[in-house]
Amino acid sequence: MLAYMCWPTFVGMTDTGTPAPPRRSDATRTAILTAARERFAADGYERATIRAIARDAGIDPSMVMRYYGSKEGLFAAVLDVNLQLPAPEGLDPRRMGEILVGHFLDLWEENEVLTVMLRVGVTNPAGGERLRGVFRDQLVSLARHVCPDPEQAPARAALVASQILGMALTRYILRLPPTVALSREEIVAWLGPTVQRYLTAPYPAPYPR
Amino acid sequence: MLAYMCWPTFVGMTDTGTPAPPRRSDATRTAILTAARERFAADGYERATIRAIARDAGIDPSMVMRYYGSKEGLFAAVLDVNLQLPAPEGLDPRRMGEILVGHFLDLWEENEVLTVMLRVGVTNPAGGERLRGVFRDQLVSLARHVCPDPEQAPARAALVASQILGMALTRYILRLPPTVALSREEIVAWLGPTVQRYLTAPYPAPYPR
DNA sequence: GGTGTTGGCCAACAAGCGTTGACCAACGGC
DNA sequence: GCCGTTGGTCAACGCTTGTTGGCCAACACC
Repeated sequence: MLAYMCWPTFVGMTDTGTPAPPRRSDATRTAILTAARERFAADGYERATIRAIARDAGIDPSMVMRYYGSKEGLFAAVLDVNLQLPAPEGLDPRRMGEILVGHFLDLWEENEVLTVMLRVGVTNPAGGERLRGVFRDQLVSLARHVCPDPEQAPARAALVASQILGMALTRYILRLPPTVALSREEIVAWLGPTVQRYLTAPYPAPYPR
Repeated sequence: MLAYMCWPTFVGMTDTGTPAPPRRSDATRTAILTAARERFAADGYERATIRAIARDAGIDPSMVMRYYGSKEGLFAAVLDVNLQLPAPEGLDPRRMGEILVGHFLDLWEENEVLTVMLRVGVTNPAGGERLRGVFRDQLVSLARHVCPDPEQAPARAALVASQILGMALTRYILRLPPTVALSREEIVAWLGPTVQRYLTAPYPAPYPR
């Protein structure tokens, strides 16, 4: 019924050098994880019920509890991925905006996990914290390598996040029709210079009110 | 306990020329509406329970049902506001980005309703539809008056929405600390030119991949 | 071939939800 | 001063949720 493409990481599993041996239940574990990812992405945390996830995976709800402990454990397992931002070294800093926008579009298209993170981060405190963590650890440190004054890195990263998350919000969550209709190339052409400016343009003198 | 500052619009009330006469229960009605707005803004639709709203308003949950019919009716009453975008006539089209960003910041600061709409629109289908409607009716028609080719208005409005909603998301929903730390003037100075470009700059030739 | 372990289902639990209807107290017109 | 109307509380219903423990079948090992 479902395709099992990756080995899940089990909650509470201590990493003992050798990865855990394959088990007969791996297919079920992965089916649960896949169904959970889809449900969380589509419905958010509260409306994605364990019963619905189990139904999608074709097994009993109690199996979810046995393999992932609780609904929160399952959610943590779904979010257990790290998005690979490009290392800033070796990239043309003048095309950083363009590169970053393209990379984020790829991430969003290929992986439902980011949709989960954003949709859940809006209503669920744990999801929000996770989103803040990703922002803090990845985007700020990237900005620190690119922008002129490292002290401005958090503010510049925040501006970049506002544009990139805003595009993700309108395109993948709210699905505003004109936003969905934009091609990848158009988005890169419009947003790339914006992100580039947020990263490297001189800090503007605020407008007088 | 709570301040009642405005008269609520009652669900199902048909507008018969003269506004409905004041009733003894108006204070309670408004208290419910205020508490509901705060709860919906803070917790989203599913986690904001009628019982919690009633507790905040200091009355019994059944009163909420009596006055607003159902949870969805209450939610509709909370969203029953129309945000007043500036009429494009008489405004300097070259400063439109700056004006628009400032106006949206004002709207967001003064009114929790937009927070409700965004937070609920992410998980609740009805909220999402409402958000799409506001976008379609207000932002696109504004873009039509400002941008060079009216046919491009939806795409340009979508880009503007991505930046403005993204700022709202990171500042008022996710509360990324560096975003919250930005002053109103900094935000206008950074985002104003972006929005201006999305509205009036010539449509760019997409980057080759 | 018996036996312990694993994978899975079933039925039920307590809690919380939106919602309902019966009931009581205070007000207002005659 | 009476009585219909209004504002409000209380207790309960039916349902869904996350979660639990008992039970059965299939496998693995000696």
